[in-house]
Amino acid sequence: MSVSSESESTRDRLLEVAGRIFARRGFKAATIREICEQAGANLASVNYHFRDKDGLYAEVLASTIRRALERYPADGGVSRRAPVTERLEGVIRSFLQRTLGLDEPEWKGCLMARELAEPSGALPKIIQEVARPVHDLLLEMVAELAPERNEEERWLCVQSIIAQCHFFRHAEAVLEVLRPQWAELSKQDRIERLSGHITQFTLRGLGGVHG
Amino acid sequence: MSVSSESESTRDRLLEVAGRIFARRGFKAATIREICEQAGANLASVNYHFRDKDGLYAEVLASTIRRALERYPADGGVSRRAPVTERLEGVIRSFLQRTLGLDEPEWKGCLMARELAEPSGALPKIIQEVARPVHDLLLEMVAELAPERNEEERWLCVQSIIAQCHFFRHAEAVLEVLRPQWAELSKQDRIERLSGHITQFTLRGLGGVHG
DNA sequence: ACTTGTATCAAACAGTTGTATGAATCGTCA
DNA sequence: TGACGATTCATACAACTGTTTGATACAAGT
Repeated sequence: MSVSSESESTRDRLLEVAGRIFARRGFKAATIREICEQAGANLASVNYHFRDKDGLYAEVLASTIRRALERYPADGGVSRRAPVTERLEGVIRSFLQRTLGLDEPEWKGCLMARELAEPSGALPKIIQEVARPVHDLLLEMVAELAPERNEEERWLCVQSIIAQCHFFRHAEAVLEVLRPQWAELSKQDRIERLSGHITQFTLRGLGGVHG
Repeated sequence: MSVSSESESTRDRLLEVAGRIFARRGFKAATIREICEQAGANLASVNYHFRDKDGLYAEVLASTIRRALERYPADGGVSRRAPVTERLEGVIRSFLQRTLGLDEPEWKGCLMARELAEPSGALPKIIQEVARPVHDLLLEMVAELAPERNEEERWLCVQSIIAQCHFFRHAEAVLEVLRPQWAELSKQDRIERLSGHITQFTLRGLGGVHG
């Protein structure tokens, strides 16, 4: 009944289900029994396919990163020769797509957020493959938009951008209470409004646009 | 050896130690045995003083909120009649003090961050007592600073402020890797630079200050 | 038909978990 | 002193955890 698709291999079903459950419960509270049950697989299948629980988690994280980045690349698919404001919005929009999820199952961003709060040894991999590229891209853009500031100030500005992108995933539960109207919007709408707002707020914050 | 202070009551030591451990490991992964051991208390003492593990967690959260708010009130102790820029910086600085911790044990903000990602039934209490007041305060200030924007835009700006304040606690582990120099600063210094930066970035972002 | 490698299965294992119990200890006040 | 309530203690228990095992099924190749 809870088997997602008969045609997928046991291994794939385990990855899919495990991702959802790790995201919902956290690593420790997620149990292999529940994962196998929902995947319609035998209890021993996790150990067979992924050695142990840690192996499963690592593989879930790795495949999630891989697929998220190939669908929404760090630069948002915007050309390097486009105006900096467009490139900035590209990075922001792509970031939001990855964290808030659009057509990807929505637990993926949640997995990342959880990993940040509760590092599991897989954190260096995430930093290397996701955080670092985004960080460096933004640093270039900020240098272009606010060349008069010193290095630390520019770095702080980059953090302000990333902070805004992260927040709406991170505090979803609170936002629903404080502003119910927001939860009623479609994901598409939310991402659209957010990337617009964050880009504008940031451009003003950097002092490049008045308005 | 790991007993914090002999003069405190068992109940208080349990609260203190439990806070640290819940923050570090999360609710599920934290064990009563480890808590009692570090508190120099008997295994049964949690059940005696707090009924069960949930009772302990709820009490930890409640007392943490209470003490954090009485030391760092939502308005940062700035007079209601002070200029809005000063009031804004007050809210931001106080927020950072609560999350990044100054003289309070540093796990307290971490507890909150964890609660946001992994609500435990205690979330409504946090919203009611912490998030809501800060949210409303900021909403007033933004309305004052950017009266020309519509209600949703102002709300988004409030979220941008809160996002920046939260982020530096939330992504501590990543920041340490991406910018080791930052980790070398004292807490005092970090909070000082952050509240300055966030206030400036926000004031520009709101379009109230140019340059 | 026989072998081989892959995959699945039910069952059991040892370790850890939160909680309960009843005896022992302490402090306080009559 | 003696009694009583509050607290601490060692110990036990049942439930749940990740992992292992050995049997079994299946497909492909010879």
